[in-house]
Amino acid sequence: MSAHSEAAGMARRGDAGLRALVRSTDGLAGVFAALGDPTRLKLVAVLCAGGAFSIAQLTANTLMSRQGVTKHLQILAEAGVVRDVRSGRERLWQLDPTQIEEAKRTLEIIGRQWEAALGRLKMFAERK
Amino acid sequence: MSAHSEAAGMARRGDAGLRALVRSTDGLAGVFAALGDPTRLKLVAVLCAGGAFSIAQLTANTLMSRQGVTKHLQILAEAGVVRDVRSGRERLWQLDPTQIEEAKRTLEIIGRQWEAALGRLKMFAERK
DNA sequence: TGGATATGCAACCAAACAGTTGCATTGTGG
DNA sequence: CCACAATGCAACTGTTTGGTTGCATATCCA
Repeated sequence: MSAHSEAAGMARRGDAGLRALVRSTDGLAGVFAALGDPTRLKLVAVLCAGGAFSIAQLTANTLMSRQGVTKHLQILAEAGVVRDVRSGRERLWQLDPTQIEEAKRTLEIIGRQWEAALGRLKMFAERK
Repeated sequence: MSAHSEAAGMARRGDAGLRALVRSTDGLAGVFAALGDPTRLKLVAVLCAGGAFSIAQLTANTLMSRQGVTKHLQILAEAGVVRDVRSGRERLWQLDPTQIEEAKRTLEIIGRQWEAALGRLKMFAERK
């Protein structure tokens, strides 16, 4: 019980970043879930080089069917990680880095929060 | 086809970070997948405050059964995001930030890669 | 010791997912 | 206009996932 109330205290006095994190978990989880697949992560790795590629081009690098790649691209698009631009009969895909940037910021907040906790622990140990 | 070979060129002259990214996608995808669920992301948000909490304590904040939370913790543990320490009849969970740090570095690489591409594009436009 | 507390294990379920195949549709170029 | 190339749409399948319930086990404490 003491550990629990200590935890509640930590959460209560947590900075605004952490509270914002907790509030926006659902949207962020979508981004992480979109990145949480080897095929999709490789697609992102290709697209982050700056190009805009058609489905056929992106399929050529994989062992998967064209429709398989299409589905993965749709998942990435729903998470906002990727955008498509139609050009004639082709559909070109390119990265949209804003959501990835947001995800990165989240991981930074987590890391900072952790380091702050380490700092408090050290301070407590030295004060003892 | 010209776009394709241009893409291949970009990938070929991509820096070591990107190539390392592509090579380690499978391990990283596990971390992202572990973070890609609202419940798990909230668990991480709680644990990054530095505490070590029992399953019962972590369950108290959710609307889910204890076993549900247990499963999520196991998934996080398999991804290396979280560690457990046994203490008597309790099992305390705490964050292990190394994998999260790794994931953050990956997102940084993607972002830098994208900015480099923007830079090349701008340079090309001005040279024209 | 015995009861309450904290957890572990296993079976089970519905829904989502990853991937496929087959066929329809729509631009492009000669 | 016609053949081809790029994509869209839909149905189908095995597997994973998110979640539950029920019961077994272990530990603490009075």
